[in-house]
Amino acid sequence: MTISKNTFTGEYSYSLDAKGRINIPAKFRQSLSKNNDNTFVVTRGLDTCIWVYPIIIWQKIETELKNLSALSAINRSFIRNAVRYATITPYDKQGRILLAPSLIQYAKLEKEAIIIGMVNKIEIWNPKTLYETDKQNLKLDPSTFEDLAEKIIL
Amino acid sequence: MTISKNTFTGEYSYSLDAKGRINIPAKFRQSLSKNNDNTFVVTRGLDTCIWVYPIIIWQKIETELKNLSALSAINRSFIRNAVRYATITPYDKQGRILLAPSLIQYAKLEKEAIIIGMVNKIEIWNPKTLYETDKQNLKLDPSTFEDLAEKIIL
DNA sequence: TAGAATTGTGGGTAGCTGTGGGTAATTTTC
DNA sequence: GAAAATTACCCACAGCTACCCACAATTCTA
Repeated sequence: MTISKNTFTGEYSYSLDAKGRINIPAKFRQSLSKNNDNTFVVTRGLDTCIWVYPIIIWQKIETELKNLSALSAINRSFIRNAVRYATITPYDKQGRILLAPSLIQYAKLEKEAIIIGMVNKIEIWNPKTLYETDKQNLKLDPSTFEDLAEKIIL
Repeated sequence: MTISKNTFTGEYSYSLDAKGRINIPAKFRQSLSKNNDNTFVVTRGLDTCIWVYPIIIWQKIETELKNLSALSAINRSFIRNAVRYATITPYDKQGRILLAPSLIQYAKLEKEAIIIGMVNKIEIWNPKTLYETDKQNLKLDPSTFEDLAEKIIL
């Protein structure tokens, strides 16, 4: 295996079942390094979608959060909002993770869901919402894209 | 086992019973390392909520406090609030801890309570108070928030 | 190309979880 | 020292979750 671990690319269509479970594409699971213990961390995305991290990546976030002093009100609020919606979720024998009802509601998920590899994390979208968001983003200032493009060599 | 112990994430809705007992989510109890002896330390939070620490973590905080300068007003206030009201509380067979009436009063707790994992500690809130605090925090300096987000969230 | 293995999806069930209440032991009060 | 109040511990139970199995469709392999 030459492709680097804990890295996800590609777009897939999967279905959310009646119990709120959704399958993580086999390719993504195989990309996980072993110290992830078959476990993801699921949380709210900044867009109207769900973010899924390998737990190893998430633990880096956790340690940084632990180092923030609780004496500052801003820090407390930041930690609260970063962690509040995060759930540690191992996947079952069939490769599915369980999504909490509040997350499903937040991302407006219905039966059909699009799963997208976003390099170091995974996004789960309602197809309609994804389509709408794409349309919106086309209207954003294109120069921002260019700035990013200069920073990150594709 | 790669999943870190004594670390809490997620938000849960639980109820405070007539005797002042409240359940600690099973996931949180399972996250406790064994040397915690099924025991938490419960105290006043710096916000209008109750803080719950694994006893192991609390002991570290205590030693750090001893090294803090007693000169700073905020340190004095923290010591006064957090340490003075700290109670060692084992949970019962059903996983509940008993909250002292003064703590319940301080956090303005009623029957319904929100429990939030804050990485190295747990917060217990009255839903209304939490909502109000969230609203207040939006008014805090947003640039600090963004700085933190860029540093920590991937 | 045919068989074998893997993948995605659905559903059943044993055991656990959250919640309420009861009773014996302990402490407090007069 | 006895009665009252409080506390600690135990039991019960409905609802839910984690885990298991099944199976069709797809992909892999020889």
